[in-house]
Amino acid sequence: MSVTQGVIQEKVESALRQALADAKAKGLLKIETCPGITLDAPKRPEWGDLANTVAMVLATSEKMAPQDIAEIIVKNLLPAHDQLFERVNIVKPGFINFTVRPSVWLEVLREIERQESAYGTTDVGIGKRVLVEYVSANPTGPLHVGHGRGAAVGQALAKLLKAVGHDVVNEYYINDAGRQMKLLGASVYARYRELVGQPIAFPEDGYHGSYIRAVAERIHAAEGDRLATLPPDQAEQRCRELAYHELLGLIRNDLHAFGMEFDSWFSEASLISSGAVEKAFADLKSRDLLFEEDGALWFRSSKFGDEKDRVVRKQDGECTYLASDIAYHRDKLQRGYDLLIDVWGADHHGYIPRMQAVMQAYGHPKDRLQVVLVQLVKLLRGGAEVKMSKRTGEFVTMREVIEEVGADAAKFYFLMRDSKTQLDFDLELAKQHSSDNPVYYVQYAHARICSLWRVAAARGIVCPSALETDLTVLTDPDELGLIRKLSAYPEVLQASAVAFEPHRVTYYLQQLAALMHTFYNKHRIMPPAGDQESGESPSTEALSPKITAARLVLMRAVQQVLRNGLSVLGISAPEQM
RNA sequence: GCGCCCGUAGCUCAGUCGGAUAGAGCAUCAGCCUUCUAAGCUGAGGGUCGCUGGUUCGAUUCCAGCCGGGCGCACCA
Repeated sequence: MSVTQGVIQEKVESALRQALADAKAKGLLKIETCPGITLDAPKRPEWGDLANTVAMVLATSEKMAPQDIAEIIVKNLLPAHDQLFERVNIVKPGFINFTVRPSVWLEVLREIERQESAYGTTDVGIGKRVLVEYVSANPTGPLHVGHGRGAAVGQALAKLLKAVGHDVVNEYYINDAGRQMKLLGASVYARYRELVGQPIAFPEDGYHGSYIRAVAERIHAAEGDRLATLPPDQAEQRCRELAYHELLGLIRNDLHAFGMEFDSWFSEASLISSGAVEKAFADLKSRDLLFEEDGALWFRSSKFGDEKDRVVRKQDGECTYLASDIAYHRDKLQRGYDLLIDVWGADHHGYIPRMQAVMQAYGHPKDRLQVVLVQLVKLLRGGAEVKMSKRTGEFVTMREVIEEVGADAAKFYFLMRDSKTQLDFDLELAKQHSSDNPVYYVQYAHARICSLWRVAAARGIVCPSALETDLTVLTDPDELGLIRKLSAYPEVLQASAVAFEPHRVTYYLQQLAALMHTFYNKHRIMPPAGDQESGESPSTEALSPKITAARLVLMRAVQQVLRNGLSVLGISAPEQM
């Protein structure tokens, strides 16, 4: 199956399919199973624009030499040849290389102009509803850098899936129940007691971060010594509630500052109070997937490939975290989503089989749930590692990173690498305003084009519509290279979406920006000031009004694609830098 | 011990449903601003794609076994 989406690729692919069908009709080829047709840009530009390997793929089943098969295919391609291709040649092992007529490539520019912000999007996911759940940090402290990466990846994934036609909901799961919340209350209460001069033992496994003291101080400022007179249980619960609201508010603010907009905030506690957990249990029981043993309640997850069964209610009667997770994911299923995506820290990967078992337990295929893992971020400053320890609460927060390097730079860095590999994030580099910093490199390419419009406006030059512009003057390899890159964008977007790998878009944008900077540096677009008539550029290149018009159209297309790509990553495209 | 992920240039990493001479950025070295933003561009050097076998016309890509690194194997979350 091909994922080809670009205008040109589609034309070439259908021409190829037609040739294969014709060859089959004439009895020249058997073609029992229709081979997948992929068109890739060859490694070297002199080999043409698009390369194809069908001939080699067919070699075995046809019992023919790849080159002979290629010969047949090319012969049957002839009718389409004239309009589409400048050259079609067969090379060594059996590649068929297509060189598309430059005039055909130019259609991409018209396509981009026509589609604007929709260029690159597709509707292959039409009608499919997807829930993307990410961040979902415990409201027991501020978000740290790792959450930042999860946030960037989750958001980009959601936007990416939307771009290929899915109906997407962004959700944050709030772990506002259970042991962690108890510990939060106990920790804050202990700090509060210190403030009122009645210290008690700090809870074992409590939260040591300095923000706990800050929360206690604010509670003391608001409530005075009053809580000390309450029974410890009540006081602790009060501390828990106040701390929870404060910390969740903090998290919301941080996410807002990072440009995150969640459609839905789902409370774990609500699952318990609504009886959803009990209903989920009853449902499992009716399917004989829940049993009691050693005084505990177990989920028979081993039936679905998990390595062992899992406890959902402990001997002491407390439910485990898994219990709410089962109810939560059951709820997601009941809300009717076709695909559930969970973005998790990579250290939770061992949890995947049991959650996929939940899918199967409720009668869905296990891949209804896809887990995207996000590896650790190693924070550096000028090459030296910034040490963090979650245990002592000494970690760099997401907010600190955003404040230091900016939301755009932080997102770009988080999205530069495959999320499942560890990431080195150098704070000094991320805030540097130079070409060494990939974020500025890409944004600057966009800003530079915007600057062209300002200059053009000042000189009374108007960028015409692609439809009424003679684009055939765009014949320079740098121009055609840019156009080819632009035409690849839809494919990149789609491949990135189906693989759940936003970093492919980031990579693409860097390449596109590099081509743009090269072009900009080497060629003039408008005549130099004071020489409004056709003149000579420093590279002794003739610059007629026709060329200016065509290049302006090209630049506008590049700008559009840069903007579209940055937008899908949740990063701004500044007009000026 | 078992499971998952990773191992590609000095460094950080792309690429891989099997294809042509393995790519980019940083770093190093050598160059380029009276111009529409030098927040930029050009060029050079740099590789047994962890190792060993297997499948194949063809393997960095697939399979097996090793080696090295990370993570996970709770009636924690």
